[in-house]
Amino acid sequence: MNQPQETDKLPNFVLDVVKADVAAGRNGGKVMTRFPPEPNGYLHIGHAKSICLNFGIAQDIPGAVCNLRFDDTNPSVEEDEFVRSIQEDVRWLGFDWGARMYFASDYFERLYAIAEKLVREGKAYVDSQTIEEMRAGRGSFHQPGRVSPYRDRTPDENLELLRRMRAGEFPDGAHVLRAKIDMQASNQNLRDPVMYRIKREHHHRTGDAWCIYPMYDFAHGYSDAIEGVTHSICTLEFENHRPLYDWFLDQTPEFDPRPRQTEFARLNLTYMTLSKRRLKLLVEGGHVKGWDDPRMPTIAGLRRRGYTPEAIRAFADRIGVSKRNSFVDVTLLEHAVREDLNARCRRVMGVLRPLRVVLENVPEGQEDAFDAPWFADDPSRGGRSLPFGRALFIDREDFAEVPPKGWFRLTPGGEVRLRNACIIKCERVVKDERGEIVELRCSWDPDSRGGNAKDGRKIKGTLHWVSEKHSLPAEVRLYDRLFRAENPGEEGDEFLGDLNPASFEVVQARVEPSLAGAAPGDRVQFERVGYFCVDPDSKPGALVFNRTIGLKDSWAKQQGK
RNA sequence: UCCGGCGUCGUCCAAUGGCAGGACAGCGGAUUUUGGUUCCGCUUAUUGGGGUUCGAAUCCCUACGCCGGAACCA
Repeated sequence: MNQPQETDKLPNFVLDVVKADVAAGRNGGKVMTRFPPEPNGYLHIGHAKSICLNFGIAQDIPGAVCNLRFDDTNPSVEEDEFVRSIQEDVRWLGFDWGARMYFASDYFERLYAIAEKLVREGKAYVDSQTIEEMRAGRGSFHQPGRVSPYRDRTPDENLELLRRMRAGEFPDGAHVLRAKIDMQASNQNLRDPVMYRIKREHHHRTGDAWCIYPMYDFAHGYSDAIEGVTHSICTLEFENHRPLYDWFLDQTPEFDPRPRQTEFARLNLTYMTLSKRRLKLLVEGGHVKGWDDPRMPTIAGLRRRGYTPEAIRAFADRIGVSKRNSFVDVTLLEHAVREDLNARCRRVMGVLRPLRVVLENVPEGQEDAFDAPWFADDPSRGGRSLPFGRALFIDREDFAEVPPKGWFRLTPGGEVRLRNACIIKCERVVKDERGEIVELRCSWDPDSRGGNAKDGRKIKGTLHWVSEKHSLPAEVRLYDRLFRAENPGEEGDEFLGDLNPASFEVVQARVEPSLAGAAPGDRVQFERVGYFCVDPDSKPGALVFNRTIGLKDSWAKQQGK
């Protein structure tokens, strides 16, 4: 996984910035990046873009490294379960942070010491206004802010108050520590931002050791600096925070290297939502079965769905990195996974909606078998034997009593080839009293063993099939896009109204016996149908498959027009 | 309306003053015992206006459009 160039990676401006810094000899040529998730949810495909960027730079630049740092400065929303899942997901994606797993909370003591230093130097003060007063005092886009009546407290006074804040002498919200910058600044982030707030919450790592917690803007840059990060890469919404990031670091010239922030555009994908808040709503509202529901854009969901790390990395490499707000077409992701699965998945047969076929010219009890390769275009990769007999199953979709124009599957009186087996002809359609087709009576051509007719007649259609007697029952979960709208919730906040009611369907399928030992995580192609992955719910004798992605289907496309 | 950012095929990304190119999508064709794969071909773009230059997607001015910003969130 340490191959830097496993796909054609696009050039990107962030890598260019890093390379230029190396060339200029900044930081002595040292490069350190970091992936800094807040452990308040599961990682999704958008995070994968950031992970591939940050860890990718570390792989592309000799000697560079990338840290994993949990940005856990807000105990009200952060949990250990997320810390665990984030590690699992980054590792699964194929990246390694070595021994460099850190927590912002590891730095609480040092951050606090920096805060005291700023107080002593008169660069920070304790404000005792209410939230409302502070908000009003901060002004607006058009109005400059007003200074707080507490802004002129002496360093000694501030230091004492800060220490008492830490000691727990004040109720939540009674005071905050603010940086003393510029209430007139046109960038509102510079209007005396809050550095610490009082918050009596149990922290997932520090427990009840603290009742004051640092804010992002104060904590993040210093966490970078403490670790020796050189390039702090984040998304566009932090662009307005960069002057503040720099201001804090300017107050502490002792840090070397001094990290610099570079922003890039976060990922948006059609027919998906990548908002943490919305993903949480989907999980908590029961609209999906959990963070790892195969319809979720989470790494855990994609993994369970059957996506491979290679496919996700190839996708990340191909969408590139820029500062433009973009909406990537989900077909690009789907293409990446098909491309990878096409190369690696054995071809097997599974009948999703079984229709019984009886071959009347095969004697009862007679069995036969056909050899079939795992990969038709490369028989050296091995194969298996397919049992065959009088009763078979084909897919209901592959028979039409009244075929549409262009149909070359089975019809009454018509012939098709059974994949890797022989040619059959439909002699008769058996229906129940309601007129539903229950069975097809067919005959096979004994001179077509292997699939080609001895007399040379051409057979256009080839169907997948399984033997009734030897096939295995399997639950197959058919997943489709979670949303039917290209941009869910585009109008207002009604994204739940755009849920695709057909995003999940379960069918009782029959699969070929070679799948008896299939284990969770195994991936196969059901020929003519799609790529499937064995679900963790699967057990021997009770197989469960998830549809990762269907095969491209030009017949369906043609019918849709 | 203030601050910051961004405008290149339908979508995403290149081209860093010198022939606007790739991928996906779409369309057409060839091959095919998967209506899959593979292969070949085609369509389509520099937001508008001015300027600098032998030459501008690229530099300058201007207009317009889109995104982000007024948590004791990150």
